Amino acid sequence: MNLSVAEENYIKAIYKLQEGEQAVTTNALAYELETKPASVTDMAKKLKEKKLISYEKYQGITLSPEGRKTALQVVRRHRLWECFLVDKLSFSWEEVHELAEELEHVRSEKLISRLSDFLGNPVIDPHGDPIPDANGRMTKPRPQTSLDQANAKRLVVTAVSDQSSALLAFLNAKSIKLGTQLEIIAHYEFDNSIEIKVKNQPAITISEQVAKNIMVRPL
Amino acid sequence: MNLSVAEENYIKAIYKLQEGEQAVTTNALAYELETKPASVTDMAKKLKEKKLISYEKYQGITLSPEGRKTALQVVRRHRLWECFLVDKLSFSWEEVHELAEELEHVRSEKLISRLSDFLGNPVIDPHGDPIPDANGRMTKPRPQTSLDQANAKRLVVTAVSDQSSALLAFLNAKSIKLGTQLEIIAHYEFDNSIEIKVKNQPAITISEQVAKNIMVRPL
DNA sequence: ATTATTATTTAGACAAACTTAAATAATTTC
DNA sequence: GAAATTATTTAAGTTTGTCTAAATAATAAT
Repeated sequence: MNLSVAEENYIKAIYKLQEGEQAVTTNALAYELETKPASVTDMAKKLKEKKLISYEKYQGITLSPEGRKTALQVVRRHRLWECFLVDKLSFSWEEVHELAEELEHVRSEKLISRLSDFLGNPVIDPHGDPIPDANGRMTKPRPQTSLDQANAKRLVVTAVSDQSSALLAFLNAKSIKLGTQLEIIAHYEFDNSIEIKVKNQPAITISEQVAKNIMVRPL
Repeated sequence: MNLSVAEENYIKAIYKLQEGEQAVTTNALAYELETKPASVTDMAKKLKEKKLISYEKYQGITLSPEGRKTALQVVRRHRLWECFLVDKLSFSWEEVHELAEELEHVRSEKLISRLSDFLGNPVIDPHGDPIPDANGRMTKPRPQTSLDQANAKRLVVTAVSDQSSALLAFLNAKSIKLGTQLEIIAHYEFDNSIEIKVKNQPAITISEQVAKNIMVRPL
C-alpha cells in the first residue's frame, strides 16, 4: 500500500496513543498531531477505507493488523535514523527527533535494512525505546515507570516519552540524559511536584507535567 | 526562505537544464519534471514571486542569484547522500539516484554539514559530479565530453548525465561503470551509433542517444 | 431526567500542485 | 509575408489535506 506522509503520521500517532488496546479519541489524535478534530474525522474515513484502522462514528479509532504493521515499519525507520544521527553524526539525543521525523518517510526496505546492518542492527534507540525488526517484532520495553509514579528512591533515566523540544532543552540544561542517575528527595502532595537530585548538581524541583514524561527504572 | 519539495525540484531542474546561461523553456522543464507545460507556467509565476527565478511570459526561465544558491544547496544534499549510500551502505552507483532524490529534501544545515564531515568532506559524488561546499562553491567539472563527441580512441567513463534507471541498468548489464576504460572501435555515420569495446568484454554498439549520456575523458 | 457541557461529525471553503481543453503568441515553412 | 505548426499561457476543474462554523451526539451535572 502506498501511503502519503500525512497518512503515515496518523498511523504512527494512533499507534503511539493506543498503548494497550483502548480506542484513540478524535480529540486526542488531533492534539497529538497538532491539527483539528474535523481533519482527524476526514482522515479516519480515508484510513478506514484503506483498511488500516477500524473506525465507527463516535467510537474512536483502533489500528487494524495491517495498520499496526505499517506503524511498526514507520517506528523502525524513525528509531534507526535516530541511532544513525547519534552514533554516526554525533548529534545529541534531544536533537534527533525532528530530523528522524523527516527521514522516516523515505520508504525503502532496502535502505532501511542496510542502514540497520550498518549500525550493527541495534535493538534500542538513543531514547531507550526498542527498535522493531524487519518483521515488526521488538523486545518488550523494559519495566519502566514515569518519574511521577516511581516508588524507588534511586533511579536511572531510561527514556523521555514526550519528545517536545522544550522539554528536551530543559532536561539538557539540567544535565539530565539517558542513563542519568537520580535520587528522589521529596514528593510534594499539593501539586505533585517532585524534588530530585542529580549527582554533583543542586537539587531541583520538577512539575508533575515534566515528571510524567521522564521514564525511569529502579537502580 | 521555506520552499516546498515541489519548489525545490523545480529549482533543481532549472539549474540542471540551464547549463551556461541560456533560458530554460517551459516545455523542456515540463519534460524534465514529467509534468505538463501548464503546471510549469503556474509554478514559474510562484517562483518569480519568490524572486528565485526571472521569468517573463514566453521568454523562458533563468535562476536568480538566490535561486542558484538554493539549487546548489539541493545539489549538495543530493550528492552527499549519494556518497553516503554508496560508501557506507554499499549501494551500487546506479541505485542511489532515486533514494537521494528523497533524502535531499530533508533541510537541515547541521545534518548536511555533519554528514559531509562523516564522509570525509568528499568533493565528487559516485557519478563523478562535483559536490558544492556549504557556500555553493565546487571544483569545476573536469574536462569531459559526451561519448558521441569524443575524439580520442581510449577513454574513461567519468559520469552519466541522464540518470534514468533504464540507462543505468543497461550500463550495468554491460559492465560499464564509473572509471571503466573504453576503446572506440568505429563510428557509424548513418545513425551516429558507436561501436565500443570494454576490456574482456565483447564489442557492443551503442546508439547516439546512449552515447550522448555517457561522459568520458581521454585516458 | 432535563439541562449543560464537551466531543464528534458534517458542510462548505481554501491552498498547493496538478490536470485537460481552449486561446493566444512565437516560430517555421513555403 | 501569410499559413501552418509548435510553444506557451489561460481558464476551469481535481485531489489531498487542511480549516472554520454549524449541527448533532455523547457525557456530565444538577
